Amino acid sequence: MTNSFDDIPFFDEEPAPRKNPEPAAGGLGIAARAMAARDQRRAAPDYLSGLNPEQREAVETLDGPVLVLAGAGTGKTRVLTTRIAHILATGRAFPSQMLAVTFTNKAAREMKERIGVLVGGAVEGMPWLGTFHSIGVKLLRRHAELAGLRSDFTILDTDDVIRLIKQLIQAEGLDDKRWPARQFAGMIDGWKNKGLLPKDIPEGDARAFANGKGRELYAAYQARLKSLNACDFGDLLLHPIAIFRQNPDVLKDYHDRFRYILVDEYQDTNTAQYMWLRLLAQRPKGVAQNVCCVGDDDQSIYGWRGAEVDNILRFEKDFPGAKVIKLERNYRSTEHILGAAGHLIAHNEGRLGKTLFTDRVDPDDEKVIVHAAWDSEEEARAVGEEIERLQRGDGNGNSGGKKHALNDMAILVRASFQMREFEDRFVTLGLNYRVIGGPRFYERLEIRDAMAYFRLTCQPADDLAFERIVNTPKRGLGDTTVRYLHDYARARDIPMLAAASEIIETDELKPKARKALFDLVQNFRNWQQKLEAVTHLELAEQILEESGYTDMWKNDKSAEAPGRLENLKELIRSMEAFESMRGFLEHVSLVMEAEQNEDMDAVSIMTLHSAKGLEFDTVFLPGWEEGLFPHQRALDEGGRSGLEEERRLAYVGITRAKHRCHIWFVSNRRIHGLWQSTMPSRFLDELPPSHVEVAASDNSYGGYGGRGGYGQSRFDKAEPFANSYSTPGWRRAQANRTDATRDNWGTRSGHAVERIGYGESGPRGRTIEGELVAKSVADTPSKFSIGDRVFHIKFGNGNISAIEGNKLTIDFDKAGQKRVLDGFVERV
DNA sequence: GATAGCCGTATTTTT
DNA sequence: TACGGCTATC
Repeated sequence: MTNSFDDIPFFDEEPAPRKNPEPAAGGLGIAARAMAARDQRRAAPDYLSGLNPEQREAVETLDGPVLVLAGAGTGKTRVLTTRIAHILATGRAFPSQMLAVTFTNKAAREMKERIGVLVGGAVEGMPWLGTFHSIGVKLLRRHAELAGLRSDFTILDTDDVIRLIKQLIQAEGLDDKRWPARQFAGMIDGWKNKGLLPKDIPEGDARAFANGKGRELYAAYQARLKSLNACDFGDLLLHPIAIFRQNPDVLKDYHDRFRYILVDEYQDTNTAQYMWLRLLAQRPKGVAQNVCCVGDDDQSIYGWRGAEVDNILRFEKDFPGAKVIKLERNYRSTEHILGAAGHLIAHNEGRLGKTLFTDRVDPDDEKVIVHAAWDSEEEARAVGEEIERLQRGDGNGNSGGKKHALNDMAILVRASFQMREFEDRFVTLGLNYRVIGGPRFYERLEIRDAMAYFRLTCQPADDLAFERIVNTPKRGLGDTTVRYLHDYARARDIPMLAAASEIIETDELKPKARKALFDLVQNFRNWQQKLEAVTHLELAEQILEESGYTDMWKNDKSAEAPGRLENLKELIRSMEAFESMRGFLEHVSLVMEAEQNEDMDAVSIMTLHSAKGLEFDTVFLPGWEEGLFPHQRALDEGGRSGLEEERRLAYVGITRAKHRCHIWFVSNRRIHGLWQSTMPSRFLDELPPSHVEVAASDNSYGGYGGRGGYGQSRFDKAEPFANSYSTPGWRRAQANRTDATRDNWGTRSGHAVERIGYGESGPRGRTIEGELVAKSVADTPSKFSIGDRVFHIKFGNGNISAIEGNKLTIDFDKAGQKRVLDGFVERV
């Protein structure tokens, strides 16, 4: 989509002379610059001391485009914040003249705090430091009319969007099962990430959905948003882009305002964000574009949601004369950790190429340790033991003696289903843990319902909110009534709440429905009036009471009802920090997060994705198996670049560790309820033996084998690997295992076992093979019959009690009833 | 109009 | 296995 930039207006005219009493912009006053240089020679300000030469260069190169390639743990945030402090301290710009964008609210918050420390608390004055989206909202509220919106537009979240699209699909007379709204929402999101409006989308894309009506549907969606006075997340970027393009005077205002632009995590920018940035960074010819982007191509892990690593790779082309500064001195990790991570990531092509190094040399530092476990249960158990050992400070290797806080440890998983096993284990152990990420507070059902009431009170035109709560709690306003309301509103081109208040004056509805609707409309009229009269906290409570919403949950006898009521209380509490209901709504739509309890000492469990930017003393990386990590789907859908992104994810995982990094893989994992045999991740193969150590069977292979009653078995033959997974013969060992795997299980009848070669796709022509894929082939007749006595390598002996295709339900003597693929059992 | 069971599906996630 | 969404039923 790079050619979409051809039509970005370029300003050739001279910049307007600055008449405001602001400090001289960079490059304007020679004398001023000379004086600054002199001052600098005299004494570098404190905030600069302690920076290494590269960091310092990144901070002090203020004129022109700068790309800072900041490897993991190289002090990226420090550079960014110091740079801002430096610009302020040297009088180059006022806080309000800097645009600083981040991706997450967390990053924005952290940056604000750290600048505050450096500058001394005056950061309130940085109005343009925030996420792409929050700055987008701010721009759009100022110029809403230029996008055909009112400045009090609502921001819809994914859930609203899907419901809306579903309506549109149905309105088109299409089958909403054949054309799922969720999928189309994803497509729209993808287009918007690329900066494409309905007219811009590729013909193929447009035809691929809804019997060729993709483009019309997208256009209809945009029209509907406008009539709802609403935006989705993508619009927060796209509308400003359109406004800038169509209103050069508006854009010029911002050009004059923003003397310095800073972008964090540049490798995560998508095309739309890039366009947005380009428009704002564009300067008249000959005037320096003071853009500073900070990022790390090796940590680009959001390609799947539209991030374009390319943006960072071609920065120098986009911003001619750009200075590229690499930060490679790592202050976080041991040399073993860096060595392992560096060797792994070197398998990727198409990188800008950095090698992290550290000065710290400590012979006591542990290597990265790779552990094998029999299955995911054992993996969780062993990780739990290791955590407890560290916590106690037992003498295990080099961590001996010292006690470690749980707060300093984290388990980073590829996919969230892996978390459960750890949680279960930690609950039985009584080990504190916290799950980071996961279902978020504002996404909970009861919170969304409550929010819908608040939204509708503030915004009577919010039809989505109306539809959400019109019959929640149940008040006898079912589909029929709602559809009638909907049609009526559409026909008159008025919001549904307005339609409702007209309809209750007529005899259209049955008395029962009419009464219910009348009460609802009255309630909203009442609440709207109170908006100015009472505090938003009181109002919020009243709304939830008077609507019957709290009663609904009080009368609900289910187990989760009390929790939901508690959440509602929490919601009201969290409103305290805001001045008005409107302010609160805005906050929630942009900041979909709620704070975690930081006080307790607990192990963190999270996905690799949400671990980016964090660091821990000890990191556990479970689940390094083919199919899970790299994830099969990333391979299938992303091919080669998918594999590289997975590898970057692995790199991110390892580089989170300061001192200890433990990697695990298992031989058996339950996937969708079926036990499957798994192979070690190819990434294990890509770790350098010099920095990695294979744990001697610290996991109890033998003992465990006995535990389940299936003791010595042919498994011992199939598993030469666990013990011989030792450094020099690593590859050979793996080859052995692959063969063993195939010999024992692979050639069974029935299910398909495929070997997939990655001949072309492997880095440097390397052949990656041995992908074991057990496909569900339901129509292949099983060679087993009900009642057969069979042996399973994990569960031992049992009798088949049911067969569905190649899936067997077996009553095992020791392990109880399990469902397994027929390839993993053998008749005895 | 409300509810019980059935079917299909199943990464990663911020805003 | 586990959940959500939809259909069929009362």
